[in-house]
Amino acid sequence: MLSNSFMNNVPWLECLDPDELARVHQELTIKQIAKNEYVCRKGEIPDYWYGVISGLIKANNVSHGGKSITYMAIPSGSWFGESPLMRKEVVRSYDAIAMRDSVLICLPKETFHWILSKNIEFNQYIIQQINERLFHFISMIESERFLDTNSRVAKIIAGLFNQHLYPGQSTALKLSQEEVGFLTGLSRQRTNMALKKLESLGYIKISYGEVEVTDLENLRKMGNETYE
DNA sequence: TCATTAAATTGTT
DNA sequence: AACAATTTAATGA
Repeated sequence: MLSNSFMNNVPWLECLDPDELARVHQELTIKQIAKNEYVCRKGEIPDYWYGVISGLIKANNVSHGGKSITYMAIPSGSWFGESPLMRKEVVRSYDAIAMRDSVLICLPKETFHWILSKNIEFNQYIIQQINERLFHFISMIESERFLDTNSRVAKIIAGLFNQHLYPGQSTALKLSQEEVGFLTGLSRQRTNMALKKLESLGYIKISYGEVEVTDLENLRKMGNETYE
């Protein structure tokens, strides 16, 4: 039933003992989400931990005035929603929306908590994941205060190559310039200028609906320095 | 395989 | 934000 090539590349499965593995395989379900549809919504009680098999998801919120912010992009290969699951008494604080037609794999919260209650390796994996997210969001605040616009775009793009959160990410990101703008909190125009700057530095190559990273090391470096 | 059309993305003001 | 230009994807001969 389950896509084998995908299941062979789920890092946390290696933490499980045979019992746990059997239950996980039995209880995982597949969910297809069309582009622009909700995976789950703000205010709901979270029920699953989600893995992205294919497509692209965003964590997003909308203000009363209709303004929208995108907290993060969640590409294929990554798992999300552990934080809402672990804040048991609280409802979900963001919408998860498909940016493309997407296929998800869903682990029921009971199973998630069952493994969490008995498996130390799995705990370590989850702690690391939450810590990576913490680092990501601190970085976002930091870059808003410290970095110039071009460097912020560099940091956002480099951040998509976090090995733990986004394992096996290909260097060619299927993201439009508008979508990069949502992630950075910039207009499409300003994003376009920043991307061209990064391309002229030789860090990325831009093409239709795609950003290809050619020099990740310098891209990261740029996102960690201050230019004025 | 090629031409036509629609949809998505990018460029410009 | 609106409009134009460009690129890709889908359709059908």
